Amino acid sequence: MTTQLSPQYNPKEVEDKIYRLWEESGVFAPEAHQPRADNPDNLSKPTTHNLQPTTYTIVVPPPNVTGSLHLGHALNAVIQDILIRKKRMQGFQALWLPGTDHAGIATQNVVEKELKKKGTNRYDLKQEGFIEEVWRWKEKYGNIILGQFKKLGSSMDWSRTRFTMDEGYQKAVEEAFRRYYEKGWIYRAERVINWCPRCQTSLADLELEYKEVETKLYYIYYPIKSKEITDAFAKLWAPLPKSASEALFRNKYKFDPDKTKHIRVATTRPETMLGDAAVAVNPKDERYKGFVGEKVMLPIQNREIPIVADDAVEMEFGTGAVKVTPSHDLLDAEIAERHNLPRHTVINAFGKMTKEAGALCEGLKAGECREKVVEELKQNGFLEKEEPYKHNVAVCYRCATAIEPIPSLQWFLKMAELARLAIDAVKSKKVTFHPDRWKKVYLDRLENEKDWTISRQIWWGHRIPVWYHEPKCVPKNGHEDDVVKCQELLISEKEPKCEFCDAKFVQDPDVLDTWFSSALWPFAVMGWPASASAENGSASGGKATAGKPSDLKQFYPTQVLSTARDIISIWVAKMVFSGMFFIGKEPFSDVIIHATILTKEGKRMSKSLGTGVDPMTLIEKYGADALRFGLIWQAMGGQDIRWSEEHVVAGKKFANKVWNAARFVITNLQLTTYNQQQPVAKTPADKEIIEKFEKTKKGVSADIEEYDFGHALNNLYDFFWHEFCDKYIESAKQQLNKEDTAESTQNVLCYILTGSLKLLHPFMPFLTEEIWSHLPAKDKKLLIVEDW
RNA sequence: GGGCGCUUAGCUCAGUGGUAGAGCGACUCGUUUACACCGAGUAGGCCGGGGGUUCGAUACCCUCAGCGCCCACCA
Repeated sequence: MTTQLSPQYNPKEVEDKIYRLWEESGVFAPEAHQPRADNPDNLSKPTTHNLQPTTYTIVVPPPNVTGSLHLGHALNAVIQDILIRKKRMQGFQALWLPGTDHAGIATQNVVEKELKKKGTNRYDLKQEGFIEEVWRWKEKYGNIILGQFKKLGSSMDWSRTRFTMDEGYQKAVEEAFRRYYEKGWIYRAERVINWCPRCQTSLADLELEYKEVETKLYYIYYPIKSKEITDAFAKLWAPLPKSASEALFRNKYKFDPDKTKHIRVATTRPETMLGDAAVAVNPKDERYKGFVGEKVMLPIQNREIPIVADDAVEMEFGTGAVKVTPSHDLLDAEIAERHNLPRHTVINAFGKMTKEAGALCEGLKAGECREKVVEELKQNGFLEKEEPYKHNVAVCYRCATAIEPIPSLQWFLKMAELARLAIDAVKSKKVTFHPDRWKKVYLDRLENEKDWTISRQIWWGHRIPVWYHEPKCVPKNGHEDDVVKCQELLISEKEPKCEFCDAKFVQDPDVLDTWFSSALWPFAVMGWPASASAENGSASGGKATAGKPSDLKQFYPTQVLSTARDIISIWVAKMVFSGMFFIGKEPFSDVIIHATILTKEGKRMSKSLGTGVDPMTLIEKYGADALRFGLIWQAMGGQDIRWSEEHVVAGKKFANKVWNAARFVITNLQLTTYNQQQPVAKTPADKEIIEKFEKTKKGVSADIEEYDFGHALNNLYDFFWHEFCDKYIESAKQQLNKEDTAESTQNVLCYILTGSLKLLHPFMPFLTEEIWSHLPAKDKKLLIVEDW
């Protein structure tokens, strides 16, 4: 039977079969394994988590439900799988917990596109109907990526699969919001935020992209206030109606910069001048020493505004004087705050000019208003010149619409103390980065953390659990105290009831930023908050959608978070402070920042540019083990990878080499039983291969412990191919023919093969498990749970 | 503008204070009973430029150049 092995390894015949075997035998669940108290790793390398030294946990960074697996995901999954498989073989109760993220804006956009194809839109469906539609979409397409993880061989415990919007998770989010609120860290305020007029939502800084745009820089005269100017302005821009003489004046008047004291400002967005609150100059700027404190008259608006001094102004740019529009520019908003300037909101959420913009422009789109304003300024000589100008404009990362900064009522989370928690966890080495240099990126960012805008004006996501009492309460018993009480907002998942009247409560229409829920991932997936109070009961039971009750106690904190570097501040830091704040323990001790996979030209892979590579195609072509090999082979030292398919080819060849070496050993094995103890060396070749194997085993184990997967694989490859196959097997052919060494050689062959298969298993699990199944041994376990 | 990283064989990348390595590719030879997805060989590199430390530098320091990524976003 063993002689029927084909001379070529065929992954297609093996992979699905083996994966089914693993799934059906339940080995992915940590409960399937008895913890080994004598595990050498437990004794020699106690983790900081002494409560459960026999568990080893990784929670997968949840991919977006809209996503399909790309090479970055694949690399990340393989890294985690290697760690989990090794620890499982070493006798740990290894848990790798899978799940997906609801990905607010991304998912909403995908479903909106689908709707558009059907000739409808979300407004037709209304909020409830749309959300139902998204759920339907999610049920249909949301688990594709999890299936792709399986194809890769990921040994995740599928019974614990979670989703950031499943039933239990909703509770976690509400609980988190409530606790922050009670702490006084959540507040609502009007702030200038990045607003996408198309998506009708606020965007975080990290959700912006920048596009270079050719535009114009307009130089405008703002005259210093004087009797003459105020008189002129009164005739030019006094409120309607204008008299005939004023109209005449208006037609005739030209501003003369040589005769009138003025300050010049440069702007790319003249329409926003309608909302100007000041002109700012740098306090060090000699040119404007005498100007600070003076008043200028704002053309068109006929409004007096001050000249202020602020460090944020660059002297070199434009004229060195900047118009300050607190409502429509983030930097200006900051300047306005420092100088206590009023806000004039002239652009609304739809990108149209408001009433406050004045009669000239009200109702126009911002772009139309610009032309109008420029024309108006030209008419009376207030526009000095326009220059062509290239600069970066912030656009929405989903729809590429230009961002309109506008003031808007948003929910915020105070970050001062939370950022401190996240900083301390890393500085005190409770959380360690690998490679170490990413620590700096993390800390630098946190030191400058601003309050977090947690509300988003979209429909798909966790609804903000705040309810407003509307209309005003008319208490049944008429006590004033009660009015005050029931006007407070309430934090609740479900609609609350007023104790004092029959009025309805209205829930805040916004949803939370997706990262608000992602931040809770490491413990929310373990059943928090319900599990936080649960006894350490039986490990089974409990619905998957709520997390198993004892998981938090047993598997938190986790050991490793492996992720890409671009979400260090947006996600990793948030998980750390969430874990510290809600649970009192860091969510993971080691953060692996894996290599970023670039194109061969060293550019970012991008689906839209067609430079992405689909891992599924590679699996189809070369097999999952070959892909895993190719990924890890290239991921050396945490450096970025310029993707090269050659190494997947090398992986395929190596798989075939291992397959054939095993075929040779198996066909030459007359032994029906063997133990896995180190055999006695009878020849120099025996001695050498055994020594080299022991060295390789040590090296590979150590490399994996240090997350140096590329080196581990290189060593293994080198040992197996060049030492075992090229040298020892060749010697063995002779030794097998000699009576006195025949049996001992079989023992050595068997020992090295089985040992190598174990070391290789975390890297190439399908191949090695398949070979293992052909070994002629009794009482064999599955390789996945064999002793390392 | 700030930060980080990279620059070694044709390509993708390791590496070490003391005469340069792997995989793939190229070339030569080999149909020896695991594997031609193989074996035995060969060629190919002033280790980005310049300076310094050192008996000695690809490696350590400085500097320049090119490339890449992240952060900021200058009206």
